Amino acid sequence: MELEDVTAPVCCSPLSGPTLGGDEAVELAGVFKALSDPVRLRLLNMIASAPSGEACVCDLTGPFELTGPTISHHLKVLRKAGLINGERRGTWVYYQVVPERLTRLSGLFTLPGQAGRGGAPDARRLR
Amino acid sequence: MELEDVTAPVCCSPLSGPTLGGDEAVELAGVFKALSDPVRLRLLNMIASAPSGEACVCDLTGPFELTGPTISHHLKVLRKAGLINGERRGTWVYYQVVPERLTRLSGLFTLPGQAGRGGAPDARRLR
DNA sequence: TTGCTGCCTAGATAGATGTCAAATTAGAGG
DNA sequence: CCTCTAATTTGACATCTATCTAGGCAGCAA
Repeated sequence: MELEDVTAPVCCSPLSGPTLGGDEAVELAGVFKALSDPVRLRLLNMIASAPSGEACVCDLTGPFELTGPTISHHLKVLRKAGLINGERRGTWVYYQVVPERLTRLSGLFTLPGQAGRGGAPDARRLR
Repeated sequence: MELEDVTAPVCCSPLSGPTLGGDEAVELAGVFKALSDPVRLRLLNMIASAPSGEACVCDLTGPFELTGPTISHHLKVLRKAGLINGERRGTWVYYQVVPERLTRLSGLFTLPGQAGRGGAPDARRLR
């Protein structure tokens, strides 16, 4: 279940900030690649919005018309990108999001002249 | 040079918010797919951080060991994702970022009960 | 007109990726 | 031990994508 995190030093300053180095760009691109699939986005959403803060794989498989191995594959990609963590408890495996990861991404898209620099934007909902 | 924006209604509420619909997920995934390449990330960074707010293709080609058509391809992908806009002025073509797009993405990664930087979020949910 | 330059398009190709079926591992309980 | 269920791994396959070369189009200047 343990899986090394390939993306450790990734990012921090916004895209509109100083020049992005080659290595940094490769790492960041890896994270976005993990997010570039509709199924993975919905999985992440389901995990992040679970009332208990975690979701069992058994609950994640149902909503999709995909086989178990495919869901497992997508979870592995998210795990490898450092976006979620998995934990086995008895027969079932539960996944949680890694909040620091999401927070960092948020700062990436901050533009100059925008309030909240260097941190997450406020919690205002646009919907 | 005009290119329809395939991703118009994309996103708004955070990933930790209400259930992500299938269509919404597909659109969002498209944007992240555009961001999932190191070259495109660096291109976006170069455009977003240009002092004048725009960058000429002629300036974007040099820093990479890639041919012109390849850079052109990547710019097209970013354009199709609605992240940048291109404009021809005389011989040269200039690209600018679409700020609304980046701002929206920022909100996506907001977590409930988050006030500031990087720390562990509390468990409170807003909504 | 002709030529030159900047940028894009078209077509081809090697490599990456999403999906499934089959096999494997881990735990719970006979 | 054996069996059942949950989840992952393996291997194969079709599709997608990043890159290149060759060619086309637009603008500028003789």
